[in-house]
Amino acid sequence: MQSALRKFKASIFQALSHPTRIAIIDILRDGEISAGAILERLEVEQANASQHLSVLRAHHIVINRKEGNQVFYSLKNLRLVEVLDLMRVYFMEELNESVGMLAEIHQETPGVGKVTQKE
Amino acid sequence: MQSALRKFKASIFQALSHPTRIAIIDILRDGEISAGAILERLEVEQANASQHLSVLRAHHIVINRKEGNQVFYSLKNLRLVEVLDLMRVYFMEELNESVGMLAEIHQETPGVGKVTQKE
DNA sequence: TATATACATTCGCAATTACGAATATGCCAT
DNA sequence: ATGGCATATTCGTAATTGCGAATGTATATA
Repeated sequence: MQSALRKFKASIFQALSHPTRIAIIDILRDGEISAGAILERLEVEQANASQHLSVLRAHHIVINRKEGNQVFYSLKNLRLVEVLDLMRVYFMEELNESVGMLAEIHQETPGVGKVTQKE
Repeated sequence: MQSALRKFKASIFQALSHPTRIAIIDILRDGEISAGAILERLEVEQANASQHLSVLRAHHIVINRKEGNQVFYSLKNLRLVEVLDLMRVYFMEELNESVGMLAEIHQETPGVGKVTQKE
């Protein structure tokens, strides 16, 4: 079965393909944190955050630990952070090269001038 | 607009989140190649391959060049290959750590033993 | 001009995903 | 036991994605 690996890769990309899930992973860069604290930093409904955490759990991107009332999440494999950092370089190169891509892809108002490094 | 970058990142991951598109990118590692030659290496319908190429084009992951009858595709930014190579390390670590993940995620028959490096 | 070749696009339709509302579960305190 | 938190799950629905069949569009060749 030659394509099983590609299916797996695709499923990981799928798990990363939502802005809220990217945001969650960014939050987890700082280390373990409770689901409630994650929710505070996201502007989404509680159920929605929980659903996205569920996706990340299903793909073993995060792990969780129960402590009394709460559930603490953390990244399972820190190598993913390396990947995302390298990806950031790619993103910046692409954004600088063709300003307006965001608009093209997401039908937003196109910006003017180069994109800077700060997030 | 703080989340525009994350939307963009998510949209790139979205573009990478299909096994056929991963396969196309792998083929393009060897350099420029015609749409027809890509099709030969994929076990999908012509229209389907063209649709996947369209997605990769829309996200500026590939570029194309017309020459007479044919269309030649290539990767737009080779840094993406670096990202995918690093991702491969991540994939392998994850696959080795928990064999059976493929089965869990994709409801396939679980394999036995460690996954080896060869594709 | 007609026909073929290479590729892209459109059109249903089935499957998947995303979301909020509602509900459930488990743990703590009273 | 009862009620309150923290979190997860289920449900209905709207939106998006993936696919093959059919069709469209260039370009080349006869």
